[in-house]
Amino acid sequence: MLEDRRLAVLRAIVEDYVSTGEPVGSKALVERHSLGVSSATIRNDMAALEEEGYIAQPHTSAGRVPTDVGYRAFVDRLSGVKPLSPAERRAISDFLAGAVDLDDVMSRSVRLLAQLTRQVALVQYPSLVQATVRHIEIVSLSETRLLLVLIADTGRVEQRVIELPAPITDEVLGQVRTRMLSAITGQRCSDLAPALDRVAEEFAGDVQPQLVVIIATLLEIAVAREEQRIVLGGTANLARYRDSFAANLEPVLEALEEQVVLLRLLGEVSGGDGVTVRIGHENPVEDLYGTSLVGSGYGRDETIVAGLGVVGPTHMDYPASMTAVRSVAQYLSRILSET
Amino acid sequence: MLEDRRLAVLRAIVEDYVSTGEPVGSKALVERHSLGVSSATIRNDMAALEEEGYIAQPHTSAGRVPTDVGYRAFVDRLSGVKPLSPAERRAISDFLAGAVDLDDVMSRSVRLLAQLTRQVALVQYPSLVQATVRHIEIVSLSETRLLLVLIADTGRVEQRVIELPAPITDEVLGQVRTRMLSAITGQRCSDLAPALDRVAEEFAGDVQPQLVVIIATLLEIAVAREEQRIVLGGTANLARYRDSFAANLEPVLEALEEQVVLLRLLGEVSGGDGVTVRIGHENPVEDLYGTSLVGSGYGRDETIVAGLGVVGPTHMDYPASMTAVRSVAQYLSRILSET
DNA sequence: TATTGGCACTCACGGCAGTCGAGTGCTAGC
DNA sequence: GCTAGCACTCGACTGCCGTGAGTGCCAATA
Repeated sequence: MLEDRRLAVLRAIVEDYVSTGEPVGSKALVERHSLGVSSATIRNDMAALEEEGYIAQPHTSAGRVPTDVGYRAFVDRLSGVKPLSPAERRAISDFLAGAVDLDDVMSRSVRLLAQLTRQVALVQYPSLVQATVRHIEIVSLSETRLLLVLIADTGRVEQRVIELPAPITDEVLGQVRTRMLSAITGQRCSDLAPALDRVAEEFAGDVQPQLVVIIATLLEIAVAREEQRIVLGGTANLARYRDSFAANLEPVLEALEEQVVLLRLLGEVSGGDGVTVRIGHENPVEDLYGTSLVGSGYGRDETIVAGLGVVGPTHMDYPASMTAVRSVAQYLSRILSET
Repeated sequence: MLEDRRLAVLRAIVEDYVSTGEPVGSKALVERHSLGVSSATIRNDMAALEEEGYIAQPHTSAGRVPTDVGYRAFVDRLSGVKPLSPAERRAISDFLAGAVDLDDVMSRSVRLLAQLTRQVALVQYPSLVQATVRHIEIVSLSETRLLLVLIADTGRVEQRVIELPAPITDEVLGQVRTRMLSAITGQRCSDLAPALDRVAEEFAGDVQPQLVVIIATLLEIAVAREEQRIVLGGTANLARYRDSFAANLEPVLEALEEQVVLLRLLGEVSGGDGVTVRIGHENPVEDLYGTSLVGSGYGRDETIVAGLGVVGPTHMDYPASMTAVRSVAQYLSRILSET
């Protein structure tokens, strides 16, 4: 019973602080919420909550502010699922339905997510690791220049122009292409090396140097460059919370410009089941200790292939962000599975 | 003679204000610069400069700050060419030399520019309009799904997966591919329609619906999507000038997220000869009235194909920014022309 | 005529004291 | 276990004043 009320108080504090941005006091709390007890009682509860580390005071005579631990408890035990309004639901499907190709899907998703949550949105391109090869194409551009194209069943297309150490005839190239095509179509992108090496063995020694380059490049675009691209959107939303970040908007923006950092962030949240939240210091990156990340994996046919999420101040509206992230991830998964 | 000194005073004011960020007074001016006259004389000159609109006072008892007009005069008549240091020169060529493909060149350029100028950098992908077709590839993915790839001589590769209204045999497709290839290789991307239509006429009526889709898509990726991509980098640098933008970092960031806006900006500066500067209210976009744009076109074999530039506060170091922009544009042009 | 030294004036800024009020902890009583 | 009441704390705001950087103007000067 008592425990129940304390949690209710914590929830009320989080909600009020998120909406007003100012430390919340005991009196304001009983006025805005029907807790059924007086402010003095609330004060006792607040003292207990502070003792346990859920909330803190910026200074002695101020109201309380949730700590990272407090937000964590809120997210884990208190925040109900906030269903999408029909309008939002419509907006999502309409917005994503019009996409013409994968690039378009990605950029639309990131804009959508940024708009729904009013936060910074991240969307990672579908990884090739879990994907299979649908097609490869080898195009001769000149005697020693080739274009290699690899198409995955996720709809992702990777290409690279390479320079050969020596010329190769169109005839041989055609054979190479045909053999490789039948050898790796349908194979996992992460596991092409053996099949390609077997193909190479079938050819004469004088084209081996060229084949080495071709195979190395194919493996590179299939594996090494996997999931490296992340689209970012809604950076302007960070500026709205300027005062939340004290004087330090800069390191946050800097961190968000580092691909490596973004990959780490999304890697952490895309593994888990459903929506994952990293609050404040739970983040793997020091520059983002003042922010929270709400993320989710998304996939195709039950297999998670990449991640997406939003980054915002720790006092964000978690239920809303989580719902938006979950929904966009679901729609994105559906679109990927359909194509 | 008098005119000369007044201009020298203006230059000194701009330089001091840029480096300190604070309104500059007559006394500080004679101390920091050897102008050979007393502060009283400077005051007279400043009054005249203010009368003519080059400088302004934030409030009565403060120093002077350059106006947009003042910066304009500074840029047009006063700023000498600031040569690159050998170290910077090395940094540029080293940095850009390692690029493996066009995407890589673009992202390296934008990072380089942001780092050199400590501003927000923009780099536009080379336009296909001026470019010629080096190769096209048509790949059958399933009975009614095709992948179209178009490679321009700028190194840019565009691709699109399309759905056909009816199946088409691999044999016919091979013929279509061969004919189209010979018809448009070497042609201007902006001018493919007649040649493609002629190819279509050679084929039987029952594949016309499929050809219509193929041709429409080819034209779309060759022309309609031309120069739409712009890479942005160094946004964090804006946060360093937080106080310059009063409370309004947000609209600036928002404007910089709009592709349309960026295209307009770069369109304006890439046409001119050499480096172009847009100061404050000279900008075509209201949200950017507090910023300046230093931009330049870059090209390949004397033809300008796209633009690049930096955006920063009006009190930026124009000579440095102009030099950096010019140099990166030159290196980029050289790289494009070499490949 | 252009320059200069001098002087009175303006006004943002920082420090200081005083007031206000939101918020707290504690205690006695229901 | 809850509540009412009270004393206390301390940030935010206000008004006041001295300081100093900066200005405009004027008379004197080369």
